[in-house]
Amino acid sequence: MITEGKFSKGTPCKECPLRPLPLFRSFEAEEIAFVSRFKIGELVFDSNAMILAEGEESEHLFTVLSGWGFRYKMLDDGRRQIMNYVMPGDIVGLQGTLMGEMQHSIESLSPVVLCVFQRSKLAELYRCHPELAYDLTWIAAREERMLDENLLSIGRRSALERAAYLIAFLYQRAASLELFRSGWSVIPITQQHVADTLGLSLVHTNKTLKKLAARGLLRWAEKGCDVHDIDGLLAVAGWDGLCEPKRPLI
Amino acid sequence: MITEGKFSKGTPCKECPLRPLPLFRSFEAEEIAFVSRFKIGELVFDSNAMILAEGEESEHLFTVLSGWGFRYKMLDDGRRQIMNYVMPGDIVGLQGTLMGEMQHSIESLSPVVLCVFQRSKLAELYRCHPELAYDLTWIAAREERMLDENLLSIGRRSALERAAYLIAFLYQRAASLELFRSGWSVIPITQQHVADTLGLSLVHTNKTLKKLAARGLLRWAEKGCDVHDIDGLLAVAGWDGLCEPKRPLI
DNA sequence: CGTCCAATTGACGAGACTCAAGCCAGGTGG
DNA sequence: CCACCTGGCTTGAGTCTCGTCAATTGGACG
Repeated sequence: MITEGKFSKGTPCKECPLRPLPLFRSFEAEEIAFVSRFKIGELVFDSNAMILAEGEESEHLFTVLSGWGFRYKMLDDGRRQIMNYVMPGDIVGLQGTLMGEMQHSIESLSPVVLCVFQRSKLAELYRCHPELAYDLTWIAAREERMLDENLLSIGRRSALERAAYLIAFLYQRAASLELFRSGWSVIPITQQHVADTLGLSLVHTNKTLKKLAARGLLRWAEKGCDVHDIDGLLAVAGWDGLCEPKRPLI
Repeated sequence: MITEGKFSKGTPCKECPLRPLPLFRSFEAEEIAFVSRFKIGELVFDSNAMILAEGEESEHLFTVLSGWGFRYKMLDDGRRQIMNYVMPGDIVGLQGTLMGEMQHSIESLSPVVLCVFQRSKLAELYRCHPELAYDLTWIAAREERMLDENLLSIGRRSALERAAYLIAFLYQRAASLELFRSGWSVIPITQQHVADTLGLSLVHTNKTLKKLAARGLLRWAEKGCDVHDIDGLLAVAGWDGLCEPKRPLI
C-alpha cells in the first residue's frame, strides 16, 4: 500500500508531453525556461501508493505528469471522504507549501509520475513571473470550483444522480486530457472509491451503479468503470458537463 | 430579497477596522498604499440581499468589510446547497474575476459592507506586489481547506455530528474576528440555512438541533443560533477546531 | 386582528446502512 | 498444477436514519 516514490532527473519541460494538448494555454519560451529551472526532478509511484500524507510538511510542490490519484481526508474512526481526483496537469501539495502542514492525503490509483518543484524558488516565481503566479491562483480557484460542484452533488443530489455525476465528471476530465485515446475509456477506480467520494456505503453504491449499468450508461470492468453513454450520464445527473477554458500548467 | 447595493466612497484602508485584529498579519505601509489605490469604494447591502448571482460576470473583486453572508449553488429544480459562509476579511468574487462567469451566488445574512477593488488593477497587483499576489493564492487555498472540511462533514459525519461541526465552525470563525464582543454569541442564520449547508431536510435539521439544544450545547434564539458550549459542540463533532495562523487581508 | 415567516411536532414511507454470505479472478505457495 | 487466499464485486434481509406531508405554534409587523 505505502510506497516511497523513486526519484529521477526526468524529462525537460521543453519536451513536456502535456503542454502541446489543446487543453492547455500556450507558453512563452521564457516561462518554460523558468519552469525548467524550477523543476528539480521527477518522482515515480506505483499504484496504490501514498503520495502525500495528512500532517506531513511537504518540502516541495508537485505537478502530476501522468497517472491518476485521489485526495482524501479521514476521521479518527476510519471513515474516509474522497475530496477530488488528481490527473495530469493538476498541482499537488500547494496547500502544504503555502500553509505548512498538509490537511489531506493523496494516493495513487495507477502508476503516477510527478514533477517536483523547489519550494524555495516559489518566491522567485511570484517576484519574477507574475503570469505564473496568476496561474497558480487560477489553478487554486479551479480546484475550488470542482469542490463546489462536488459539494452540491453530495449535499443535494440523490444517490443515482450523484453516481452519474461523478462518473461523468471523471470521464470528461480524462477525455479532455486525451487519456482514452487507446479506445478504452476505463476509469481506474474501485466501487469503494466511488462510495467514499459520494458519501455512501459500499453496498448501496454497488446497487446504485447496477442501476446505471442496467440503463446501459456504463459497465463495471475488471479494473474500473467503463463509460458507455456519457450523454446519458449527464442527463441522469442533470448536469451540463465540464466547461473548461484553456488551462495554465506549471 | 434582492436588493442593489449602495455605493459609497468608504473608509481609507489606512483606517481599516479589520487590519488591527490579531488574526491578520501586519502590513507594510507600501502594501496598504497600493491596496488603497486598488480600492475604488464600498458597497452596502441590506440583510437578505443578493450580493452576487450565479452566471453574472463580476466586474470587480470584493473584500467583506463587515457582515455575514453565504455562498451557494442551486439545481434547476430549486434544491440549494450552501458551500460556505463569508465573513469580514473574506474575498468575494475571485472566481468570477479570474475565470469570467460566477459559478455560485452570494447572499447576505445581515447588513454587509464590501470593499470594491478595480479588476483592471489586478495585473498590476501581480506585477508589482508579489507578496499580495501570494496572499491571494493563500486565501484561495484557505477557502479550499474549508471546503474540504465541509465535504468531509457532509459526506461522512452523521446528522448530529454535522450540525455540531457547522455551528462550532461558524462560532470559531466569528470569535476569531471578535464579532461576539457585545456579549451575545448569536450566529445570524435560520434553520433552513443549516439544512441547506448540511444537506439535510428542514424538518430533520430541526430535530437534530433540538438534540444539541437538549444537551445544553446551544439554543435557538430569535434571530439565529446562540452557542452555549463550544467545547461540547467540538466533542460531538469529533473535531479539533479551527487552527488558523495569521491571515493576510487584501 | 389578520398575515407571514420561522420553528416545531407527529405520522408514515422511502432510501440508505449494516450484517452476512457468496462469487469470481488473480496471485501465491506447496 | 492445484489448493488456498485475498480483494473486489454482488445479493438478500432487516433496521434505522432521514425525507415528506401536514398541521400547529408563536412572535413580528402592518
